[in-house]
Amino acid sequence: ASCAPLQSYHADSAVNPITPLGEPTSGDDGVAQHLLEGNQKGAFPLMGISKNAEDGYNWRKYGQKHVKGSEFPRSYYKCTYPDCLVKKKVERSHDGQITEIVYKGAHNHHTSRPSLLVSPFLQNEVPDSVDGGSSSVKAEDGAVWRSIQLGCKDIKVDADWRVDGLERTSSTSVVTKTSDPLSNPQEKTKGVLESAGTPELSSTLASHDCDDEDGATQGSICPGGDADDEESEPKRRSLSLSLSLSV
DNA sequence: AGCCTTTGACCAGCG
DNA sequence: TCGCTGGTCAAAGGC
Repeated sequence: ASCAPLQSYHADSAVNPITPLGEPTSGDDGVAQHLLEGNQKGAFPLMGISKNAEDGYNWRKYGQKHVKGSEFPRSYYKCTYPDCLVKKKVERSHDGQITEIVYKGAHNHHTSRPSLLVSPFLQNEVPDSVDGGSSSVKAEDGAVWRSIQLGCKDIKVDADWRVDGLERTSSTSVVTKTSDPLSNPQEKTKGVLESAGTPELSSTLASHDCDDEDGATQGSICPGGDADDEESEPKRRSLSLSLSLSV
């Protein structure tokens, strides 16, 4: 596993819709579920992502920028929960499809209800693999990327657990993939997930997050392909189930 | 009335 | 030191 710099995984050309906003806010639904719904409904309002395409937390948008190198504007969100400093960056295509979600920080609270998806913070369930799907890990500065392909969907989780810094930065990228990913030039260049990890961080994580401490407060994403494979079965199964259900 | 989104401006880091 | 870029702030407006 090599430590590759964090690459922004863009699925800009993604065709599958992900953010359904058909639902009332309160975003409690997991991303996967939303993705699915989005696919099914085909409706993606340009707004509401902060509340729907999330992991059960409430977010408030505090900024938007069109970053260079990215075709789509990047939105910045903060967790609205008191004293919770978690932030996340969301990149969306013009169609309202989420091309990338990056979380920063760790929630110090729980979601209003169990999340169906991969919440890098409280929900540690990050499946290593899903039935019929594939996964990969990518790390940078301790960041771990996981790619979970659910049929046409690709959900990535990037966890950058900075234990030493008392801060954990996790990123979850939810990416939709077209039936023919290769048709997207950018996916060819950016959509490359590779297993990588920071040794020291990996070990740290392995002894912390992956240990199911409380299981409820920290994301449990072990960097490194090995750690990845060693992910507790229950967790994987749990998420897999959740994802399956979502589907 | 309260919360959220929008959007331009401002600030800090980096080459 | 300057310019660029990413991230954040804050006012205004909408729901």
